[in-house]
Amino acid sequence: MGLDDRKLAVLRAIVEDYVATQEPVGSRALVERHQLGVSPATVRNDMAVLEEEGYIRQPHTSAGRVPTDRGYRLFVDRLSRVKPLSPAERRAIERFLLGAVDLDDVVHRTVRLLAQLTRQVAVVQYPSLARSSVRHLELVPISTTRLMLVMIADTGRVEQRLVEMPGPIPADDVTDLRRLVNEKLVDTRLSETPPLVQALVDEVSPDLRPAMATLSSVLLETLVERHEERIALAGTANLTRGGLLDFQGSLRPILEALEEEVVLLKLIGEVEESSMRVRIGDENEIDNLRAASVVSTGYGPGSTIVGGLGVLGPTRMDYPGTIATVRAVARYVGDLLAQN
Amino acid sequence: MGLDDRKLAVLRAIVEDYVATQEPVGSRALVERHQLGVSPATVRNDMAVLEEEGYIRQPHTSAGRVPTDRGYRLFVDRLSRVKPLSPAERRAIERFLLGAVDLDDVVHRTVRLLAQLTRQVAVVQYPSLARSSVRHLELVPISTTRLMLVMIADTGRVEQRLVEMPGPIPADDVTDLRRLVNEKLVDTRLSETPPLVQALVDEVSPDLRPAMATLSSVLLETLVERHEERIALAGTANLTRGGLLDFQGSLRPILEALEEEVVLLKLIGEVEESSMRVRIGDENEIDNLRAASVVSTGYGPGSTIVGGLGVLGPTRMDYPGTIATVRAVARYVGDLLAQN
DNA sequence: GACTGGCACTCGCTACAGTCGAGTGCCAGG
DNA sequence: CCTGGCACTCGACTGTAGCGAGTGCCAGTC
Repeated sequence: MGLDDRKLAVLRAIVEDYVATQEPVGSRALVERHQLGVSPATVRNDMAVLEEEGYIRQPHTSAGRVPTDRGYRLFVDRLSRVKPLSPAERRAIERFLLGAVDLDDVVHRTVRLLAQLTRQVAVVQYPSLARSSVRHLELVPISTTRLMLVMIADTGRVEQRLVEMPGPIPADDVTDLRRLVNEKLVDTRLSETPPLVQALVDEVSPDLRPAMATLSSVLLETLVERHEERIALAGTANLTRGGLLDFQGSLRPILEALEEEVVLLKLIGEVEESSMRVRIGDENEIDNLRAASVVSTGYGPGSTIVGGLGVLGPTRMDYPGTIATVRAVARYVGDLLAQN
Repeated sequence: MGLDDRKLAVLRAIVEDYVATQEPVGSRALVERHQLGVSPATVRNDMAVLEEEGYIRQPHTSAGRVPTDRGYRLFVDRLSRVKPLSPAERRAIERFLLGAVDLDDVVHRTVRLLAQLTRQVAVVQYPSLARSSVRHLELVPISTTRLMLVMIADTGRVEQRLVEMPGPIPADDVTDLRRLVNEKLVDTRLSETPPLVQALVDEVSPDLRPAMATLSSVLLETLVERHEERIALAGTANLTRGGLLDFQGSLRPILEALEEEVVLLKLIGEVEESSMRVRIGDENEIDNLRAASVVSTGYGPGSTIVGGLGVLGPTRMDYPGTIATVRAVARYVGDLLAQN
């Protein structure tokens, strides 16, 4: 039952070799490539134990061993040190993110950078509105009965929505409405806003009430309930790396999952603390992703978290490298946000 | 050299059967499934001619025939009638697009709808800024030295950009700047704007000049030159339909192409009149897409065009059906935009 | 008791030969 | 000009055989 140090070393060697070569690794190859100091036969015995415990398995009777999800888990938890990034990588990150002018720009650059560095599919969540505060609300008249509502959040998020008013609305009224919503909502967290928004209707003079009613319902609906969350994606072409051996032959389920915002949010949006999260194969709740692994973390200015980011790839991935990259990128993005 | 009616009928039959079954079609099967009124031997002779002319080819010596890109082209140009949509489909389109509240919403719904109806990859370009006029420009103070510039276009497009001012800027100045840019730019086409924007600097009092200078350079850079164009994409999972037989075995180049905004724009953005455009296999300028076909068209309110939309699929696609769907969706979206 | 060398065994992979059949091209006759 | 017939091609499939990587087990050694 107990796994002594050598057995763990064997497991580590198997994972490393398999990740590098993509081929089942046998006992002979193992002793040749790693300084284990024992013979193949001994390694075979250790392998038998590791297999019995469910950390590795044989695709075919006469083939080498391949790590199982459980094996990768053990590897990640106990056998790997996070690789420090090379200075070149650090510089690449800085250079890439430095020119960003905009939240949009930051997110797009980040997601492409992540995809490029990890050579996997990258996902970046925009700063969540639920974790943002209102910085400013703007009302712009579009026609006599239409307003454009623009909300700017402290995280840099900007959301707009067309509002169809119940009747013509004079410029003075727009000014009043603008002043009022700003007075009441600026600096509040959007997640705590609903009661405040509902109360707005009672604050206005009777003739403005219908206008404020639609306005507040739009605010609630759009900014709190609906597409609240935004997501950027890049690097789907990386899924074809490893030529269909990964993902048990079909990209279908993966691509389908990546098209669903809800799924993506589940993947990287559920971050509470800034800790790194690694989900390997079967550990994924989403059925379509049972053949994939996800490495994700939260990011934000300083130690607060405003959103999540991460990458998705085959279970057979370079975990130490990926984890290091994801962590580093998240940190840089956080610093960038802190400057604003 | 001349292709008589029967030969054309044979070509049509080959295309239809191949599209339906995905398998090379032989002379026997052809006379059985289509009422051609002649024997297989005759069909074989016709096939020989069609092959000589480059409209069909044999994957292997002892296999049936498969249309070439040139064959599809002839089919599309002369042999197919556009299928009218079924009432059910029309209803689906209407239902799907009716609830849209927003340009963003319209575009997202449209792209998903297109992907779903055609079962292919759908691409929708947001209304091009170059084809839009300025409806309103808003300046929102974010901090003492930062403004958020929001531009609302007549097409519904909304763009925002953070502007870092050269120095602190008092509220009155913001008001002045706002009034001025609106005065000069509202109702002008953005494509014709650059000289106007440059002239702005000379219109202001000397103390506002530095502020206006950065503002106008940001306007130029962001709204005219840079990410000017936006694109929505859906249905990439549909690429895996037809199990790797389409796209000669590798999705790689396709997925890569779809990640490049520039490429997508080239695909669907180059629409002048509202005519339907069909590019088949080799006709595509983009090398990565030589194994695919693209059906695209312009859309916009009434007969003007503000952007493009279309789908991408295997050369072996149902052209009449796809063309009909793309056209219908474009028309509905145009109508929707006309209402605003 | 732990490790090792040796050995028999398993089984996927590749190569090769043989068969089958869909489909073709061609030709002679209607 | 069309058709039926016929010889031919060649890919797909099947079965067999040999190879070799890799294993599990066992007896022997330190």
